[in-house]
Amino acid sequence: MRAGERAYDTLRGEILDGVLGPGTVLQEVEQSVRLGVSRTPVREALRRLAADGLVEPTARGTIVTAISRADIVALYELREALEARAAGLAARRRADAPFLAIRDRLHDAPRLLAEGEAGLTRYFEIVDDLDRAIDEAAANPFLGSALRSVQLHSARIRRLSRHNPDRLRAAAGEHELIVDAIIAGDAELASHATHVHLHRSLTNALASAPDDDVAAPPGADDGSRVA
Amino acid sequence: MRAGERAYDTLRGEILDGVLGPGTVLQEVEQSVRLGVSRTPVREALRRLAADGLVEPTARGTIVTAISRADIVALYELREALEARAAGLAARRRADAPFLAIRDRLHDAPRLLAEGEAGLTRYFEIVDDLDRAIDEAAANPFLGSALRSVQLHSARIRRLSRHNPDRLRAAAGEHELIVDAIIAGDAELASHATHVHLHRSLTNALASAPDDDVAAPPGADDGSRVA
DNA sequence: GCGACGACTCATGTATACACGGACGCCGCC
DNA sequence: GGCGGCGTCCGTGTATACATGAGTCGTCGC
Repeated sequence: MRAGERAYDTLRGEILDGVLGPGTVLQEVEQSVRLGVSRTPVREALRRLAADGLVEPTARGTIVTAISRADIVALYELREALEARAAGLAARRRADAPFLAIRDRLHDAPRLLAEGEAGLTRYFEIVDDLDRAIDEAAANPFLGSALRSVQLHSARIRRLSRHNPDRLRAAAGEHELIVDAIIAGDAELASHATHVHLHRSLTNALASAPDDDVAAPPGADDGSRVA
Repeated sequence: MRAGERAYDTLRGEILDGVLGPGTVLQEVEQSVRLGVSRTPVREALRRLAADGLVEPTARGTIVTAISRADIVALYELREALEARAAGLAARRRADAPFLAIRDRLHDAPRLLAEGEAGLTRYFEIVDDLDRAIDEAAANPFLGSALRSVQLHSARIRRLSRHNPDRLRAAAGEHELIVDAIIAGDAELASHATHVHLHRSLTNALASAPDDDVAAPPGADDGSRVA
């Protein structure tokens, strides 16, 4: 695999996992040494991350962006516009098979959610597969590109609800309704059920979010932000 | 200004203007010589253009992407979701002043449209300013980012209606209605008026689009695709 | 003691040289 | 004559050296 690709995947994963918290300074030479490649692929990775909105260039290096409560609200506002539309399109243009399969898997979600970390990870795989199935069924490359962007940022704040079993169980039920609506070809219901799901997710995210920013606050030098 | 920035702006402008048509091969060394910089900033520019969706890497070089009729439909599908939402948000969150100014300028549009190329350019400046005002009033950075992406691709197909005065006059009227709705604080009307406008624009774009792709077809070696 | 100016330092921006890999064309064989 | 394999070439991927500019720290003057 190309070094630039690996550098991008590594850094992106670390930002999404919170290993590199908001405010962390990412300098090219520093990351070059750490990742064992030269500055060139690191530069490429940082540029891509900046285009994704995960980092932003500043005077003394590229820093990991923060996510404020206002950002969460704004993100969900966009998600609602995009995902409600995508769900409606998917209901009209679907192939049944993938959604039937996801419905079965979602039915097992409550059991998974009782199995600890591994179950959680598998649960989120189902949700991600649903997102992909809707994206594919919507059959719109521009919409798909926009969806991937919001899902990237959504993954960052997913950590807020990861260990909230009650919310996750409820979310699984909301997802089931969306899938049922798509299978039934009911575009309006799929769209509105998505709206409902996002509204509840947002409420939960805001309740779980710290006062200032997601992940560790930018001020503290707690070691999570060193290279 | 940075060389990478200039290279990006130059290439992007040439793609949007159709100077570099779909299928044009953009090789790094070749463009380095033409733009008078080294490969490094050209590489950066090509990566950014690829992220924008204006070019895509292939085996024998990066090529300018084509826009099929299906792409136009897909793009307008996304535009509708984004711009209708943005117009609605702008109606709720607006500051009146910029929209009052744009309304005045739009009122002069019919006169501008009779003044040839310079007038056309000024007309599109008004439309672009309206887009920016809505973006700013919506006060949502994620939505703004998505809007800039679709507006980038929209600019590519704008050439299809640029010399269709009847359509442009009608579009000016549709824009006025959107602005009026925003000023009146009527989110639903702003949203629906945007829907109407995009529906009509799409109809016109499809009627004006050649059978295969926008701009010159990828097969012909007509000189518009050399370096 | 405070403020401003200047030099130094460090990080990014750019250029270039080398490495690697695939694509195309040519040649030989079937 | 067509197909398959091999070699060459070309273009991107990576590493590195140099240029540039902004930020910071120290010092000097007021």
